[in-house]
Amino acid sequence: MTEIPKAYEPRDSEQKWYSFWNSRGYFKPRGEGPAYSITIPPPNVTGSLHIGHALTYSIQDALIRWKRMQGFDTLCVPGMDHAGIATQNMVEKQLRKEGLTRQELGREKFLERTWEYVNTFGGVILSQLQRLGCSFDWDRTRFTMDQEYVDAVYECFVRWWEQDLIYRGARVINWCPRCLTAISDIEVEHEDRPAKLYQIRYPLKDRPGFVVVATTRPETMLGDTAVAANPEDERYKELFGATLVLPLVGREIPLIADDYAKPEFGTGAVKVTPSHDLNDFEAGLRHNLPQITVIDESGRMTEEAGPRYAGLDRYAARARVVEDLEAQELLEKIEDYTVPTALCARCGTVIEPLLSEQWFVRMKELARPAIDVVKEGQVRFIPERFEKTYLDWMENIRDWTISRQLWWGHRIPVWITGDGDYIVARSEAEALEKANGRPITQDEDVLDTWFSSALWPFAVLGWPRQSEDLERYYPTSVLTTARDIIYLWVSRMLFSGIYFLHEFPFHDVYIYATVLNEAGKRMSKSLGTGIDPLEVIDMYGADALRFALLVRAARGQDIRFSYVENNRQKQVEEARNFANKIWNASRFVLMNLGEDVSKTEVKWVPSDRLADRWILAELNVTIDQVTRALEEYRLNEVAQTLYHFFWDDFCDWYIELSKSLVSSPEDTEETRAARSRIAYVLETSLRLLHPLMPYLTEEIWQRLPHGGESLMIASWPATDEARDDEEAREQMQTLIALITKVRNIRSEMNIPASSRINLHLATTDQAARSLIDENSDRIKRLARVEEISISDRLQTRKGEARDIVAGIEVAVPLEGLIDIKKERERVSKELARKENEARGLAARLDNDSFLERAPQDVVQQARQRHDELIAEIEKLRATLGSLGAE
RNA sequence: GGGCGGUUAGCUCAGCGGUAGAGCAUCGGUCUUACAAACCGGGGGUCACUGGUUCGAGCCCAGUACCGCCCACCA
Repeated sequence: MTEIPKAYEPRDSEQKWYSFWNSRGYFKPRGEGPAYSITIPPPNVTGSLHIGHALTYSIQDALIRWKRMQGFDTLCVPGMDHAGIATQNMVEKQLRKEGLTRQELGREKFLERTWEYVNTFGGVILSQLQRLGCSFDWDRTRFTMDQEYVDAVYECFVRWWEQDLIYRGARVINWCPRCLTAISDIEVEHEDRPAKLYQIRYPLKDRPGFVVVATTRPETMLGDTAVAANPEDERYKELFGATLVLPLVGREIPLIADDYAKPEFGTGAVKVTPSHDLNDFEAGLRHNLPQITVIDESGRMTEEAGPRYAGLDRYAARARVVEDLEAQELLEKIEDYTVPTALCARCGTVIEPLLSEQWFVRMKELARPAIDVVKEGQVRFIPERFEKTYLDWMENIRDWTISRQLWWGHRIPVWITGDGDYIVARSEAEALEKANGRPITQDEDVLDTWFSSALWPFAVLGWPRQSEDLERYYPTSVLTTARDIIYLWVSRMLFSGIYFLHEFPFHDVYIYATVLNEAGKRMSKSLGTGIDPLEVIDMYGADALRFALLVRAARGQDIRFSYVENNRQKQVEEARNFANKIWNASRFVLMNLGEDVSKTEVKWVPSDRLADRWILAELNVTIDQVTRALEEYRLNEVAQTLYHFFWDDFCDWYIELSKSLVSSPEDTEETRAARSRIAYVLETSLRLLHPLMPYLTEEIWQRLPHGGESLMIASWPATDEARDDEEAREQMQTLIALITKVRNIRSEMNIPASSRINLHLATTDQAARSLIDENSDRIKRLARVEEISISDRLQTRKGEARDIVAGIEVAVPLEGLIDIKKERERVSKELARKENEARGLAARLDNDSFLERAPQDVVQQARQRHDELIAEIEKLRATLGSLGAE
């Protein structure tokens, strides 16, 4: 057989096996068996892989690989999102460097540039996902700007319009003066910022005096059309209906009664600016107030603000207004104040609420069934707590602003006729037809990016066509996504899926952990706090990265992930070391299968040996735990369980216990059987590990004798009740405890590893005796012992180190080399530990309430343990006595 | 202002009713021919704080403190 390198070298394996899998078509659905499907959250077309992506796609790939091995007809559809505003910003940034603006370039040229940009830099992330090992069906890759997808978007728009679920209206919306577009409520971020609260005097017209109003934005007063106070507010009862003179402007405005003014705030009077505040807008509608727009789309004052202010930036205008009010002694006071400031989630610019005509989706009706499917448990959130997050939002939902004053995106499928009619159509041709000869122009705006994302799970499967994929793979099985897009995306897929397909788009919504940096902050590439996953893959391998992430993927718990100490990633190193451990254990097995590996049958040959019975039982338990954990999305438990089984049980004990047989030069039925068994346990472990570490496991599997083409399409191990073996597990525990105790004595008594010792054991327990008898060779090997003797009780002998474990007395003759002082210390320590435990148990057993109320098996267990301890303590005291007093 | 998480060994985190676990780090010992990216052994924790429930509480309940996240039209 060929030489196997001493360490696992990821790079070659990764390339080799990825193209192998791909060329064999394993990433495609097999077309039979129950369906299991995932439409992956489409990354932004301009994005590149970051650790958060690495985590979510590792999870999804692990799930899909596991289900594939279980025999499901698995489909994982990848794709990209055109990411309207984000992508447009990127291109605009590029233009800025050339000293250009998009307006100068013009719409058509700008879109050409954007497509160019997308074609050059776009989709990088998809190829990066291939390096991660993702087994997605690349032939089905979708982009939200593909013609088919555009058709779906238009179909959706038209149908909602026809059902009166889309409307056009003037409303105060969130306007970003930098991006020059409306954005939806959830694209606004709030941040508390220190600012000022200004109290301004509004003089009364027909009598002396004034009403004082408070505002954080004095410049908007230029657009005031009323002042409001609460109808219950005694201070203003007399004044309702009175006319006020708006300072600086001179406009006469009424004092109105409206209960949105809260008496406890400031003076209880609030200025009303219907064009620049949502509340004021709504109050304005209630009271029929004029709407005067004083701030324009770029954040500058309009002509309507008056000649003294027109053209000024909103902040400059604020300063001038304050100055002017002060000059006229109309400023009552200015106090420091913290205001929750609305910011554009994309660029951080302060949002300007602006009265504007936009397109909206009416939400109440759409939301209702999407609330029900979650309440009724048809769609389930994991972890469960996010269900509440989702429901709270959905139950208080407001209409969705879907138009964006951008160029990159799905142009709104609405055409306007010369006489002001709106024609909504699936295409320009259809619109022309409907226009009946009237000239038409298409609405300038595009749709919110999330409008198209909302259709993802079914649009990628062919909707609105009645495609086979749709028939077979919808609804999908699970959506794995980040918690910050529960509102933006998850909710919208739910209501659109239910609306168009009459069925929810996925059964499970698994909210994965957020990856944080060392400071506990969300990892962000733009802030320079990110780690490049490709760098990590280059250094440690894709499997190591995957495992490092998955072993931390507790449900919903954030993951802190960072480079520490000279660019070393300790967390990935740990996983890489595990990969290497798997590699070397496999190397050991392979090296012992003989010249012709294929001559060995990988199978479980029944055996009475304790170690065999034990490892089979442990393997069975492991299969059960891992499968169950996968079913419940507890990926960390999957990883931890396998780590423990493979390293501690298989490597540290089973391989060591099997070594003499397996690596014996003889070729007998017995040694062949032992080799088959060890290969079997290894092979089964590889199957279990494959979803987490696909490359490494395939690399090894291919070197093992196997009947299949690839581990990727091998079957998932099943549990077998007949393999449960409590007795073997208990006996093995005793054996391990015994060996560990001897090693402990050796180490504490400074016995060199090279020197062989003898061992005297004593027990009256017949079962323990035969356990020792049958396994004496293994004890000798693992504890580095020359001779073992067993008797009923130990004779008192000088110069021995003594202890007791699991009821077995242990004595190691030290041939005069014993350091009495040291031995006394060691035994005292052991004695103290046991006495302490016994005391605790005695106290409990002394407590009548415990005896009465605790379950019988708990009491029984405590009693048994206590008695064992007492016996052991007695023996240890005798030992200590024989060592002489202090 | 409301809601949700977190607080466990020096670090990163599991555990979530029966008197504490892992990896790393640390200390001591090993080239024991699969693996020094390893092996063997050790030390290290009043499980944030205060009350309560319970025979028994990191684990359940109430409250406090600090950290983080989400939501929010109080000018």
